[in-house]
Amino acid sequence: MPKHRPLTEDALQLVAQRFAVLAEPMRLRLIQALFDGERNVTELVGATGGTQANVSRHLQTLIAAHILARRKEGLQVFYRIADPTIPKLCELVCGSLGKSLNRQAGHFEAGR
Amino acid sequence: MPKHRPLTEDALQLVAQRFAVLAEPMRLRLIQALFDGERNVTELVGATGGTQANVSRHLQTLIAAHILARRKEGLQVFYRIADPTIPKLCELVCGSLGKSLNRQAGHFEAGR
DNA sequence: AGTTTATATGAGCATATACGCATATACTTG
DNA sequence: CAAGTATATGCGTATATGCTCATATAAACT
Repeated sequence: MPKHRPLTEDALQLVAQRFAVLAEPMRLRLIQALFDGERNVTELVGATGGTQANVSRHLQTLIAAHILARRKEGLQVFYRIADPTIPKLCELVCGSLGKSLNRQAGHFEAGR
Repeated sequence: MPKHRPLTEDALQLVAQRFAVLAEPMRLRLIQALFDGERNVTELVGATGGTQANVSRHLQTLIAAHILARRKEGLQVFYRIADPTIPKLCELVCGSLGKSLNRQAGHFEAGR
């Protein structure tokens, strides 16, 4: 079962780096758009509403982090989620955020 | 709570913000130092090797994110982990990182 | 009262990075 | 070969944020 051994300095850097990759809304949009399966860049540009250049940049970042994988097919490049822990990560954060939001909402609701 | 529905723009911002809080090595060190239980600021300064000012700043960030909670006792302030999903988050990321980097180094098995 | 101890914060600096623009590269087709 | 399409990238700028120094605040004690 889970043992919480202390991380070395290098490991801490890597963990922080990984969280940093997930700390951008555009990259989360891309990940979300890939939950249903692989898509090419043009589709992702349409799905996220970003510019082609910006989407491509963020995709490279996600590739470098080994979160996504790519498959080239002619002119198009299809991206897909490569790290199976990503959906679980998002679930965990969303759940925890929901609780936090409920707490905060309580401050703004009159009788609650 | 919602399962896998697409997140709104506001929700994406919040999720990204939460990941951003976890994307700093010093904050991860603080969280790690609190896995065993609550500690005051001076202890955390010693455990992390940071300056008092910097440690205090990061603690405020973690409090604002509802990741930590604080308890005042005389002159001292004791911090503890308030969000139970934090350990699971770290486990997930460490596991995923460990798999992809296993042969490179023993970074993730400091005790072995 | 003042002093000491523990913690928080304002100001300034330095670095990191996301975005837009333009261009480059890679592949297909005529 | 040239032209068109899909994707990647170099560069400049603007914003964000972490760090240090110094000071502020708070509580206990004399």
